[in-house]
Amino acid sequence: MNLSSERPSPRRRPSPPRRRRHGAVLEEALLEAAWEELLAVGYAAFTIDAVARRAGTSRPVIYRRWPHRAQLVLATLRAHAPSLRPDDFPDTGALRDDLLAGLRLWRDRSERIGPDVMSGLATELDHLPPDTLDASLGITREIVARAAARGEIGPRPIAAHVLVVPQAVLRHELLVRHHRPSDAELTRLVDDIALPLLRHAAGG
Amino acid sequence: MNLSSERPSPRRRPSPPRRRRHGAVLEEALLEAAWEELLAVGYAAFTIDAVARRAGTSRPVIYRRWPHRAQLVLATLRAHAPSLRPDDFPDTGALRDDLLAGLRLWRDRSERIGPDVMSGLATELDHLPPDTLDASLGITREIVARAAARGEIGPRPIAAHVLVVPQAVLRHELLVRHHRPSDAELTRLVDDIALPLLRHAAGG
DNA sequence: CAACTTTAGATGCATACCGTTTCTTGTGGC
DNA sequence: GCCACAAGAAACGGTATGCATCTAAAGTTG
Repeated sequence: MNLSSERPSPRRRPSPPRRRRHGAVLEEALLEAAWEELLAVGYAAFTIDAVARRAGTSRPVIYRRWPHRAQLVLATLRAHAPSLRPDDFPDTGALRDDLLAGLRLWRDRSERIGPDVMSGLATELDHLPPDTLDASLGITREIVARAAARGEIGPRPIAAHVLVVPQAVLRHELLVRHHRPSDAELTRLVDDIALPLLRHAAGG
Repeated sequence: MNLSSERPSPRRRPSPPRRRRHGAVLEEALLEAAWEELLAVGYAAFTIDAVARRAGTSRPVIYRRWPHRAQLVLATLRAHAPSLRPDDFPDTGALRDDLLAGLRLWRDRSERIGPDVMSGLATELDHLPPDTLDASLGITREIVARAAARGEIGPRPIAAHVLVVPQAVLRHELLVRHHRPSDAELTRLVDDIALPLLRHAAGG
């Protein structure tokens, strides 16, 4: 189109030439900006534009790396909120305390990330990548295995759909009800729901 | 601004003068259009623009009534997806069947509305209005009361946070996991989770 | 039924974000 | 020091938002 005339050359340079970042350095800066933006405005108001501005760059730089808003957010979470690992959960020596500690840890982590982020992701992605949700399953399994080894509960293996109940209820509370359970509520969750269920499923 | 000249008067009339709707008639037409749009494109792609077009009117007419997209959607849901009422749940004569029927009904209703609508609303509103969620509590309570009257379970009153577990798990499955439980899965939910919990809480 | 009030519906405007393309030029690799 | 790559700037065409302005049609009142 604009083949010939009409554009002398200016392509003006607005301000200081800004040292140009590259590779890992740039990527880190982008994720850092995205993280700050996420914390600042939440998921609903999170825009690629704003991240680019905050990082002092332009949209194409972001689009070259992540195709969607959701992907960028996911990458940001992975960089700044690594999944809880089994050894984050100390063995307290009692099933009840293990469960309680686990749920508390889990709640607090969710708080940092913000329910609306998880909720927004869940809305926009067809499936949340398994590691975002299912790490917790392994942890409950571990906690239960310890209890079984101690003889606190029966030895029967427990089906996944049962193991997952405590987290499902907690997550429901956080993501759907938008409510942060107090310690007292978590205790009731353990005493009235988790323990009866696990005991019943594990036998004896 | 354009005080004097510059606009003879045309303000063209594009097509047939269209009988002009008012008040309740118009409002109903708007909600109807919104409902169709919601079913057609889902929450994420739901726009005020499209609703106005579908209703054969213009955006201001909608904005005069509802300030936000979320509010319009809420009004639409209230108009077109009334909460399930206790008498939608037949008394099958057995707790297990009552629960199963209830969950199935509930799942199917959620399917009509679409997980993405609930999920989107949950993301955009600070709190879902309680009546969107909590009607179901009364229903479980009713089902349990019937069972207690039949002597199927003990007479101890059951705390709300326990009563709510089956729906919480189902809703978690639908809204967070984006998974529609099969009948078989619902059966496991009843047998492995709901019944043990309710029996334990109700005593005997 | 005429005057008046309300408001539906059309239109325009400023703003924002999207996703992409084009272009220049700084930078790191060789 | 040269070259390929990509950062960063800019613009484009699109869609949506929320608001303001104007008209004329409907409903209301005397």
